[in-house]
Amino acid sequence: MTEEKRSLNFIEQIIEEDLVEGLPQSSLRFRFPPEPNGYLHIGHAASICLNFGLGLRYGAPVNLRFDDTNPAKEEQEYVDAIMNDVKWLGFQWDKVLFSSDYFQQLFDWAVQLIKEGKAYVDQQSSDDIALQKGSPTTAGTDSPFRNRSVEENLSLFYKMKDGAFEEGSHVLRAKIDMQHVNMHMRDPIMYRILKKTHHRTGDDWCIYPMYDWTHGESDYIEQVSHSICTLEFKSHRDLYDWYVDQVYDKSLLRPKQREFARRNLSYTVMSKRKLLQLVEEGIVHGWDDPRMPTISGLRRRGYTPKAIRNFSEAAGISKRDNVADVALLEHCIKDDLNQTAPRVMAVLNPVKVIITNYPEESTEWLDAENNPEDEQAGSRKIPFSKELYIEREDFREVANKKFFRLKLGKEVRLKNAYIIKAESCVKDAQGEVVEIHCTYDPLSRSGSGTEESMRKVKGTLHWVSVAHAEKIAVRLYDRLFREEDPDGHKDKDFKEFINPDSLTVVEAYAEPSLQTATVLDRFQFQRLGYFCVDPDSTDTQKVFNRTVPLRDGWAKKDR
RNA sequence: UGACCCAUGGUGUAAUGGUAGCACUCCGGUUUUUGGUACCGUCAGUCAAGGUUCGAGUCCUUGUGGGUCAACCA
Repeated sequence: MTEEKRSLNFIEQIIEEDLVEGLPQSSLRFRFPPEPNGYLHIGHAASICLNFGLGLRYGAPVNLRFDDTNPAKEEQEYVDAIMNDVKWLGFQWDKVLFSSDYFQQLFDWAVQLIKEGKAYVDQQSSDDIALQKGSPTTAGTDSPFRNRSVEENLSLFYKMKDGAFEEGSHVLRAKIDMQHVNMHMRDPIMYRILKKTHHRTGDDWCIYPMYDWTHGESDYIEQVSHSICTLEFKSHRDLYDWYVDQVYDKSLLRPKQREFARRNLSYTVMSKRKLLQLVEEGIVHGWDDPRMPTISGLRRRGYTPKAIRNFSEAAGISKRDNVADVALLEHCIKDDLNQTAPRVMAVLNPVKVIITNYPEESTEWLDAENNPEDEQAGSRKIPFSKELYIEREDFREVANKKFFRLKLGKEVRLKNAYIIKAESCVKDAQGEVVEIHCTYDPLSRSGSGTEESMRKVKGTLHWVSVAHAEKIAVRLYDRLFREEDPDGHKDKDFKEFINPDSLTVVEAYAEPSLQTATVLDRFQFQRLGYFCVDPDSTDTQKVFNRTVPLRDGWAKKDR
């Protein structure tokens, strides 16, 4: 159907070509390779959806591989969080693997390279090594230690491994070409000494392999057919291939690295460093703050896995720099929640309505459908009584014809209830309306089938019975930045664009059915937006996060 | 003063060398007991100049613009 007609992205085209050229489909294998040094964000979701999506499309296994070669930055906490996020997004990996599982194999291969004269131990300072690297436009120069004997290199490398040297004193380098046009090929470092405890291998090792030496070999060990990474690794590809070729056995599959453009999002930042800054400086309240573009933040905000997957699909992938419009992400969550979120009524900025001709002590439990988009969703009862809250901005003493809401002398429909007419209002000393006195039409009850209940009135308002209202706290989130591309200004710091009003907390009243809501339950507060129960909720008060407001056609006209 | 990558409406993404399409946004309208949803519609694009070709968004050349590459990070 539509899925089958969908055009292929460039990665899929590469795979299709490989298949045509004879790669058996059963050899297809992918991997998602995060470093466990932080939390996943919506950019990672692009990679996750791409790799696991390919797995689904081709019936191929996808590994979750932690690229854990730098014990200084990595922690078990991140491993757990990443697994949780990938699972939450709805994907199943074939195996969970760790680059650290391959440390011994990597070491053995390094010894082999030394024996073949393709690697050497350098004992210069990192500054000296950097100097000799040259620049993109000037060639590098050979290290004075480049031509040590195999025996000496071997002995030194074993000593490195045995902890005989201090951090920074020795490294193992691949002997490639200091004049190479690609700087990554100028005798890249394969191993450095790091006397740190690794979250998995403990103190077994004090030398750790670098990314380039590890990544391609890990792909090869796992027989990953297509190793997909982001564009900034393009220039690493020569090295990736060189390393793989040193150990490549022609009876096995030779993995292939391909690169796609990072997915950026408008009105936010995505780099780990900047996100960390937001957390550490208290601009947000943690990595899972609902304003963060992290998976955990989006989850807490009320996003669904499906919405994020749909967003990834809709945004697509390519090789050019891009900034996806956050409006697309918002469209995806509204689209999903419109079909699935139960409708309820809550009043965020209340003003009291008194139905003067309604019996004093009476309460009626009225029927309300849970979701007009889903017949299976059924209905619930909501209490109606003499005193109600409505939204303050739904009343004006006088207004023009465009204002469909409550105004003196005019009627509106109370959703799922009666038609009321505003007769008068009471104001306080400041002239602020504190009570609106209305009359209701007793025959107009929704669903009663009477002629009066069928009457068409232009406006329909949401409301909550004062006596039955559940007091809730509501966190209204807005975009964290006021600038579409906060990163995109060379002369300005991204923090200059922070939106000071990205969070507003209000006390609100909700219908009593919300008493049974539990953490992460999502609702549509009718006419307002989608909201989700925050983990900060207590037995005495529930906290709701606004995921996204509903489209507001009136707000535009009213300007 | 190098190498490599990229360039399609405001945004994102398509188009065996053969009618530039789709989605989001914006704007307008229809329906509506949510000014929501749904539906319909409008505006809007191949970076430039040459070349190859019956025919170029696509191939070639040059230019322009953007990006990447010099961590004992990944």
